[in-house]
Amino acid sequence: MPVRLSISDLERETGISRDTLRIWERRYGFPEPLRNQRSERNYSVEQLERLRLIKQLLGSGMRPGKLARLDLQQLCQITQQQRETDTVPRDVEELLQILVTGPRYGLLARLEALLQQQGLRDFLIGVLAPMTHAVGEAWFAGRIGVLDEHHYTEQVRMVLLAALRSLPQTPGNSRALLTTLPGEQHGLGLLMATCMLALEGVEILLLGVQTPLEEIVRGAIEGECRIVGISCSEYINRRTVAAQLVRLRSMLPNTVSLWAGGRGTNSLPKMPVGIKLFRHLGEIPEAVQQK
Amino acid sequence: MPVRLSISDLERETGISRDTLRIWERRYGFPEPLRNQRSERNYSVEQLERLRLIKQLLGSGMRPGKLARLDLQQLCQITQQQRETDTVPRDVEELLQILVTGPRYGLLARLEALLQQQGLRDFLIGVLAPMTHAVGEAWFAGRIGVLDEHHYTEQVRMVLLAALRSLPQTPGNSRALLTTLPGEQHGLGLLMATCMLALEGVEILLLGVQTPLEEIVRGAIEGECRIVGISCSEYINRRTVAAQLVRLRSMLPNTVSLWAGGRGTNSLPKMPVGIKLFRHLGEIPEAVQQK
DNA sequence: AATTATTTTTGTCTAGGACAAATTATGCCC
DNA sequence: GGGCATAATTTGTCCTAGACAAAAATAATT
Repeated sequence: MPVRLSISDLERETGISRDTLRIWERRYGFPEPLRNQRSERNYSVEQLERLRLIKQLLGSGMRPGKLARLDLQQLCQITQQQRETDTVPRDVEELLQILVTGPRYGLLARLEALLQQQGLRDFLIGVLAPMTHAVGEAWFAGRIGVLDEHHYTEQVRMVLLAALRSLPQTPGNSRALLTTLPGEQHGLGLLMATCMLALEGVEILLLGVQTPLEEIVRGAIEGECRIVGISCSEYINRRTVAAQLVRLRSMLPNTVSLWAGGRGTNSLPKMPVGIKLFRHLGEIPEAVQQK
Repeated sequence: MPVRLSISDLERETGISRDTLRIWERRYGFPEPLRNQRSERNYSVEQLERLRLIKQLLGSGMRPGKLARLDLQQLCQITQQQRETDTVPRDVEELLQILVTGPRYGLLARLEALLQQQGLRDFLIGVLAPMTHAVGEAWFAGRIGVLDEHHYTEQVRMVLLAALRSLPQTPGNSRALLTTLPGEQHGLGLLMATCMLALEGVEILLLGVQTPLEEIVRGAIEGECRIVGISCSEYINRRTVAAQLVRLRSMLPNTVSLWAGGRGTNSLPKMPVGIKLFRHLGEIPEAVQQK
């Protein structure tokens, strides 16, 4: 019995809203689903795959009108062309291998070994950042499951929180509040940014994911933070991110700097002054020095 | 300038779909938004608050048709009735005080002191479990904000993950996979249960929150886990929890035990055999011994 | 080559209808 | 009064099809 997916399933799996799915069908003829007795849309797994690829390519600036007309093969081809451009470090290659083939308990050990060997800073920039991106991609492409992604996330969290605790806290320095925007569930980028800031001696108020804007403002004021840091993954709508950042900026006092980073901030529309975007973890130390 | 929210904002903030929001408006007259020039819905923060309360009460079996007709005051009243007046330990009292009045950085220190003093087991049962519940309630009652709750969560996470790592891992023992059901975002109960199991020498495969059922099954089989542990907070619909647990049971091999705990499992409808419910963290060691 | 204006593309919002699944109310028998 | 089948109501999700502004691409102008 072939698996069939409802429009909600597709929305959840691809992150493309049902409104958008319906209008793509109307305009481009894809994805054109079967209908059940109730004349509700009924998608195939192949259509899901195609949409996943399309979603990914959308992120790098291609237009849906073009992409919807391509078949699976053509989409794979373009995707591979894109992938060839970014080289995956050897360490990442190896970690991905462990993640896929197991043993499950080997991952933590390997992560810690790499951390010991390279030091926190290089570990973050050279291993975790590319690895986290690779894991996200592999999940999206269906090469690994949610299970593997969750496992990776937990192991990294364990390693980073341990590292964070072992860093000396030097009160008196400037303070930073760190969180993600409402709707953003991914917390690894946040944790990485937190470590980078902590390495620079910044005192951290870490809030986890999805803090309402009003509460971010309250936290920054009450905690006398000079920096508010927002982490944005690539899996969230750019426009939403932009709008929320602008709104947050307008709510924060001028004495507080607003910093945003992560792949979700890469191809962001023009940002007003007062919002500093980071394209790379490596830019953080410099920014802290300048303050 | 008063803050106004679009229907997408409301969907994101409350977790109630736009379709549902629109049809509630049509049927019950709430939430009735203003309109902008484009005749798009425009909600107030007060309406958001009301919807948040409604969403919570829906979880404990009340009907939207009734709730939508109540105003903010009445909703608060019902909420308070739901809450039983249980005695709060002195340590919890003190921690709550720190959480409310600050200093923010005092919380971690106090938590660690209590852990040192009482040992992990008593700390979990006597401090963290009641404290976590108290924090949830305080948030619900509006006595503390999301900010404070997030801060508490992160500090506890830090303490517990550190404690977890320092426990001796004894391979060869039975293994347990731990996670929450899709839709359940609260991970502290999960972490506490994890610690309890680790204290008994059980090898842990910790997956974080919201793992799809199929992936839980895959993880249990691939990882050769004899126990699958599910943590359910009180803030999720009981019926959904029950249905998902039953489905998960039917998907798991008979050799795997299914354990579920947390306040969300307390007043659960009749459960079939093969699902063990835990009303208290303290029951975990015993259950492990019996296996 | 750099701006500016125009056209096309795209996503989100709207309205109101339909229908099955879940829940509650009703009638009936023991 | 309690248990149980049946009818009525409640509720969420899906449907179509149209509208429109913001973003992006293209053309025209300086």
